[in-house]
Amino acid sequence: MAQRAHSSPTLHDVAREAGVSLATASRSLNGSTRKVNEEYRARVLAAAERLGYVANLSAQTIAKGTSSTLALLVSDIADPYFAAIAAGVLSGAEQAGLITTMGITQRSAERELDLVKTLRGQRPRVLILTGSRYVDAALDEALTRELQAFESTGGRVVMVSQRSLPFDTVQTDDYGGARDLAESLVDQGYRSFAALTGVSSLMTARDRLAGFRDGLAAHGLSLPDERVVETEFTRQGGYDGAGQLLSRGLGDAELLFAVNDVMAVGAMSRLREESVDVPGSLAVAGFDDISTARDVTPALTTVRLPLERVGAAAIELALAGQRGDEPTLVTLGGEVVLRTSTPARG
Amino acid sequence: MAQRAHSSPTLHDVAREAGVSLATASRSLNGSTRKVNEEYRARVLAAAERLGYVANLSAQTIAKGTSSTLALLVSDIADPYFAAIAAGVLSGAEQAGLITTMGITQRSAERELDLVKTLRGQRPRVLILTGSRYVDAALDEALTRELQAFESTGGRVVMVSQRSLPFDTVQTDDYGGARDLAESLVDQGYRSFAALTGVSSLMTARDRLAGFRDGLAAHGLSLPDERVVETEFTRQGGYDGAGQLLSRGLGDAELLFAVNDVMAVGAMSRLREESVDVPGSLAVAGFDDISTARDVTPALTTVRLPLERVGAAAIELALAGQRGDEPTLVTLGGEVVLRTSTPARG
DNA sequence: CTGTTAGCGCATTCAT
DNA sequence: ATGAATGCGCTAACAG
Repeated sequence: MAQRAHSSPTLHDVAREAGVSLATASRSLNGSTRKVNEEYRARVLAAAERLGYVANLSAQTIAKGTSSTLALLVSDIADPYFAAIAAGVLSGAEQAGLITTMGITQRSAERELDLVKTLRGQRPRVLILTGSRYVDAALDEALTRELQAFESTGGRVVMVSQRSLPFDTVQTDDYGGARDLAESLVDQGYRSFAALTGVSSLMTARDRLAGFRDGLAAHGLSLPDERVVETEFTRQGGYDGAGQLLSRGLGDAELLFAVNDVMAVGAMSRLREESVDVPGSLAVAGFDDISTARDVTPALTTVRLPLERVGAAAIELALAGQRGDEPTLVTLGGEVVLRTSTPARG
Repeated sequence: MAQRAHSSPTLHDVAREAGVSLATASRSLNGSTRKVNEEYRARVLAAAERLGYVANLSAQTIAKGTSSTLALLVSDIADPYFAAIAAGVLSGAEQAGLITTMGITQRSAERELDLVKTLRGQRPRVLILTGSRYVDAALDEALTRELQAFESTGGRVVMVSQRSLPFDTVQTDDYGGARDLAESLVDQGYRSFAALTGVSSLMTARDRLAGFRDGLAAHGLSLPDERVVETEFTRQGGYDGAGQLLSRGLGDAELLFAVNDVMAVGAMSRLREESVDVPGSLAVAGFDDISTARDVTPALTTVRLPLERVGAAAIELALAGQRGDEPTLVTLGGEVVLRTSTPARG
C-alpha cells in the first residue's frame, strides 16, 4: 500500500498484485506473441493500471539485448537547416517506434567524436550524423574507426549531407539545384553574373558554385573569376562580400548569386545601403529558401531543399535491410523558386 | 580473439583481457571513489582501449538504479521558438552530464500524454515540457496525474512557457515585454494604436495584448476595441488581419502592434500590397525578434525573448535541490528592440 | 498456456 | 586494495 518514494513499481509488483507469475505479467504487458489467457491478461493490465506501472526501458534493453533508441547528432539545433532535418528524423523515428536521443556538436569535430562515444553507450540501433565534415584528417580517422566499430556490433550509421566518409549517406543535390537555378535565370533573360561564395573548403559552397557555373556553361555563358568573391558563409559575409564586389566594380553584371540565402540577404542589405537598386540595377538569387526569403523586399529567388525529407530518408536508409558492401548514397533534389528579386528580363 | 559481430565487448571481456576481476575493472572504469592500484588501473584502461569497450548505459542505469537521462518534449522542433529553447536545454543538459532524449508533440495533447508515458520508461531524471497548454481539461488532468506519479518516484518535471499546471515553471515575461514595448513606442511619439492579436484562448496572445494595453494606460492612452483584430497566430493571420483593419478603416491609428513577428510580417506584406506606406502612413511593431525581423523592409521593431536562457533556466530549476511544496515560477524578461518600422515621430 | 529459472551487463555489498 | 557473490528489472528459454 505505502508506495515508497523514489521507486517505481516493478513488473514484480504488478505480478504480485495480479496474482500471477512474473512471466505472465511480462507476456501480457509487453510480449509480442500473445498467448495469455484473456482473464489473466485483463487482471495484469488492471493491476498495472492501478499501480501506475511503466516498464523500465533500460531493463528491457538489457534483457533483450537490443535497444529501441536512435541517436542523432546535429551541429546546431537552433539553425533552421538542421532543425528541419531533425524534424524529419524525429518523426520518422517515432513512426518506427524508436526513441531518439540527441547531441549537439557545435560544429566541433572533437565534440562530435566525444558525443559518438558517449551515445554509443546507449547501444542505439541507429546513429545519424548531420552537418558538414571537418577538415581534420586525424579526427576523421578516429571517427571513422569509432563508427566502424559501432557498425561491427550491429549498429547502423547514416551520414547526412556529408559524403566523405565510408558510410551510408543522404545528401541534397546542391550541385543540381544550383545548376537548375542558373538555367532558370538564363531563361529569365540574364546573361552576365557575379557570385558570393563561402570559403572553398566548404563542400556545400563548392558544389553550389560548381553547379551554377555548369548551368551557365550549358548555355554558353560563364562566371568570370573576378566577379566571384569568397567570404564567410553568413549574413555578415554576404554583407561584406557585396561591399567588395561594389568596390571592385560590378561591370556588366546583371545578377548576383549568393551560395546561400543568409548571404544573399546580407548582400541585399549592403546593396540597399549603397543605393544599388535590387533588382533594377542588380538582381539577386540565393539558395536554401529560408523563411526570410519570401519576406524580404524584393522577395528572394532561391532553391528549396527538401530538408525534412532528408531526415526521413536517413531513417529509411538506416532501417532498410542490411548495409551492402558499398555505402549507399541517396541524393534528394531541390526546387528552384523564382521570386521578384529576379524578374524576367526584357 | 574473434570478435563476434552484433555484440559489443562487455566489462567481463575487459576484466579477462586485463587479468583482473570484474569488480576491479568496474572500479577502474567508472567507479567514483577510486581505490584501485595504479598498475591494475592502467592495465584495465589499456584493455578497454584495445577492445574498444564502451560501457553499456542501460546496464549501468539498472545497476545503480538511477539514470543519467533528461527527456525533453517540444511542440515542433522546426519552429525557431522551440528550437532556441531546445538549444538551451541541450547545452545545459550536456554540462550537467545528462543525455537528452527528445519527443515532438506536434501540438497535440494526446501525443504529449503518450510521449510522457513512453519517455517515463527511460526513468529520466528530468522531464521538461515545452509549449502552450491546451484546453482539454480531461487530458490536462491525466497529464497532471502522470507527471505527479513521475515526481513521486523521484523525477523532476519542469514546464516551459505554460504556468497552468502545478509544476515548476519557467516562463517568459510576455506581459512585461509588451508593456515595455508600448511605453517605448509612446516615448517615440506614437499616440494612437491598432493591434492584431491571436485567438484569445492562447495565453501568450492574451498576455501580450494585456501588457501592451497597460503600457499605454500608464501614459493615459488606450487601444480602442474596434482597432483590435483577432485572427490566426500565423503569417497568414497577420496578412488577413491587416486586410480587415484596412477595410474597417484605420482612422487616426499611427501604429499597428501585432502580437508576434510572423503576424507583423504578414501584415506588412498586406500593407505593401494595399499601398499603405510603412512606416510613413502606419508604423508596425511585432514580438519575438525572429531572424526575419531585421531583414524585412523596414526592419521590424519587436521584443526579443531570451529563449536559450529559458532552456538553461529550466535545467537549473530541475537540478537545483528538491522541489518545494509550492511550484517555483521563474520569469525571464524580454528586451525591446527598436528598428526602422517605428521611427521617432515628430 | 503458465510458472520457474537462468541470464543480460553492470555496480556494489561483503568477505578476504 | 581486491575478488566473489548478490541483485537491479526484465525477457527468454525451459519445463510443467
